[in-house]
Amino acid sequence: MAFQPGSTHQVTLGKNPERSRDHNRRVVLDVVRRHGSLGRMHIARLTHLTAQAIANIVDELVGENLLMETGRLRSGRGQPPIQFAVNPDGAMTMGIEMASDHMVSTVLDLSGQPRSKRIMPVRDTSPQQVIAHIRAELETVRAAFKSPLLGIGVVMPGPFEIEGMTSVGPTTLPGWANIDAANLLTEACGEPVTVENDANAAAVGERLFGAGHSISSFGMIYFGAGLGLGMVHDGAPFRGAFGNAGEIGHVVVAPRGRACPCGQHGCLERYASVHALRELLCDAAVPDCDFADLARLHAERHPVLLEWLDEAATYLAPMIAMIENILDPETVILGGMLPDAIIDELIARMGQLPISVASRSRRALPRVLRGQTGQYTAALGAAALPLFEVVTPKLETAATRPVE
Amino acid sequence: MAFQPGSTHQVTLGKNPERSRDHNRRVVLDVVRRHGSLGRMHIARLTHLTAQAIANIVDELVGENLLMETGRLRSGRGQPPIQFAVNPDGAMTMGIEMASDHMVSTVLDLSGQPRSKRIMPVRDTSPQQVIAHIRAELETVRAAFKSPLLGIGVVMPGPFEIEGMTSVGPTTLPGWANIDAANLLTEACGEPVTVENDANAAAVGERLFGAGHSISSFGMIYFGAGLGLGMVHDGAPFRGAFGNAGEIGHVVVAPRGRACPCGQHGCLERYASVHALRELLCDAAVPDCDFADLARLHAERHPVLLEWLDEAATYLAPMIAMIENILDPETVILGGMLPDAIIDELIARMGQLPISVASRSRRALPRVLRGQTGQYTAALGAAALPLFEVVTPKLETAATRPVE
DNA sequence: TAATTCAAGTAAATTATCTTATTGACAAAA
DNA sequence: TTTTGTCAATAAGATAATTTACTTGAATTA
Repeated sequence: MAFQPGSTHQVTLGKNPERSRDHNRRVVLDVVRRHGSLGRMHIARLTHLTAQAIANIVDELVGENLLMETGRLRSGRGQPPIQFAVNPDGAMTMGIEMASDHMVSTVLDLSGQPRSKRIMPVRDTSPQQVIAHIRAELETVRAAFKSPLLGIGVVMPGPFEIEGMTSVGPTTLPGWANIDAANLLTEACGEPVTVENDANAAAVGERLFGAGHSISSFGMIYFGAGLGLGMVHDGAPFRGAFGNAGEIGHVVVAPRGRACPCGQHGCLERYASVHALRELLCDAAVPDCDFADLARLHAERHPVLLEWLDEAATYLAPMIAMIENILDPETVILGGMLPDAIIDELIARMGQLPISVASRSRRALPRVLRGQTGQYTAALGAAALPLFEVVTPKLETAATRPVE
Repeated sequence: MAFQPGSTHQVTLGKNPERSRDHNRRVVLDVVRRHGSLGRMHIARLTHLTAQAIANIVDELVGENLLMETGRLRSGRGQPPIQFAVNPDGAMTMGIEMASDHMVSTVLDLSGQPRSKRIMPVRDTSPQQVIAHIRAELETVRAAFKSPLLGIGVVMPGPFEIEGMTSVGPTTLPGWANIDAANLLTEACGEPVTVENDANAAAVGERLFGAGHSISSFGMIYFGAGLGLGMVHDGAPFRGAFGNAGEIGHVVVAPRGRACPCGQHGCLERYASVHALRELLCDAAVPDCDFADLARLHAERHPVLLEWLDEAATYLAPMIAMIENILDPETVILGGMLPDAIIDELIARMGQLPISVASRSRRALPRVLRGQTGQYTAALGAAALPLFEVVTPKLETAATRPVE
């Protein structure tokens, strides 16, 4: 799926009965998942299919353990409908976050509950070694859980294949240039592997299980290895033509500002990123801060952290207005590897955001929200990717080239 | 279609045989349109449907005059396939561009050829008067052409419903705030009406008939009433949650720069727009330049125009890099109400664009292209909108609210 | 308490659409 | 001329939806 060259002609596939059924199964799963639990008639009304068609599909899904009964709902007149919900034990997905020196592994059940979280140090991040690590983890997970595996989501640092940006700084893996990671890993693991950048994975995670649950279009600013923008549009992640959409870390926000490994000066990432914060703290003789340290420093109102907050808010606010003007999302979610309290204060410090198309007075949502935060956020988002692939209805396409 | 509140839950519709057929018809029309002409077998391979299914659909479409035979292709062995192409006379669409003092009307045939272009002065742009004008135009067009009408595309100035941005400057129509224009006009005309901003309409026009013909994801910077960004992503226009995506005209690019009617200072639109150019020329005692005047001034290398070119290029280049970083399009197309030569020189003057995710060395396309230009560009794009609605396969959705 | 009403579930026949043979037509290559 | 590869058209089969009629269950009403 990943890295489709946008330049080949993509032709939408025609529907035959089999593909219709697949589509309808996805639609039913999606609508049930989003509503928690539903009766058959209700599903029929929502999907504009007949009750009979829904009955058949629900039976099939129950037979595959993807849906389960949750009792009858007593409401109003008529026969109380049998409610169905997604069966958490019906399937699981695995999420892997690859970083330059470690690897995070998570397992999610169908309802989005984490079943396992693990961080492992990794020395060699060459393709061979990464494959070996993932396969080992896959065996461990298979042994520990009996649910069938839907797929594996992998988060790797981007951007991909950009001169002057690749192989730069701490955010890229050596040996992965010009490699179709998704295909390679799918072959090697024998399971469908989806590869994304951390911000988009986090955004999909928010969409399925977090603040974006009922929001179909939002931007997600993600504090990970660098600073990324994930986007969900009409319920689907927005990847751009080459999978590099949302690469806002290296936008110049301060001309003649701090030097950046990418060769430019004053990149946003030099100010508003965890890496920049750690550097500042290091310079102030507070080296090697982990997640808990940051929370503590914030509680203590450490001046360096407050200074970083101020600077980050200053540069982030116009970027958020810019994102709003270009994408017109329902809201912008901030999340990532920072404690809740720090994100909250960052949002508070942005205060009066610049005018943008989002400056409506009767907004349903605030312009900026906090999303999931923590060390596992990206890996949990990664695990949400296969779920999204399997559960969400979409237009299937095929490239022209092979046939023409 | 337009102005769906993004916050209501959109549920994807299930597919039944009827909706499958509709989908497949769109897929066939789309693939034939994009390839010019194709044989049945070729279509079958591209769409992953069987020859028989395609034969039925093609027969149906020929019966409705949407496709037509274009003779047999003599190629290689075997029975030479009968080629089919979109029948230009099979249907037509109407495009309307509403401005504060005039209205542009265009008619396009199914192949995208303009059949009629007209500019009319308009004094009153209240909803009632606009409806009256469009209905009158509709009757004229119906009388002049016999092809069935697919729909009407209307371009109106945006952004919509934004405080501090609406009812500002020369770019908005009074009396249209808080009105669902698409629904209102659809009711009043008895034909499906699609409403878009000028940039997106132009982008759809490029996608169907222009530079974007074989590009499925691109950004389009449009010089219209203001400066707009249109986007086509995976072949579909990107509207954002509230239809205001791409509103880049009022992004501040020069802090403490020229004052803007929107209340800010240094908005991009104050430098890189036709309006700004006309103001500069007016100050230099060259008032009331029309399209031809601009072409002439450019040929004469008028210093004011050259100065504008320089300034516009300076402010536009970083914006293009920003757009690339956020959206990762295949290319960015520049078009609108400026002569080709001026757009070409503008592109040339941007020269070395800032580094972005688009800075790949082996690009299939240049980072910036020129699109359609001229006085009718927006209205032609508007006429492309209904065509897009009818011809392009898509995921149909319905809002949850009415049922739940 | 019993009849009525509304809504949900079930199971058949029916319909629409795609798929799978099978056969014939046509033209280039052997 | 025969063979071969491709397109076209016909008929029969398969899939998944709809339609229609009936059953089940609970709340309302007389």
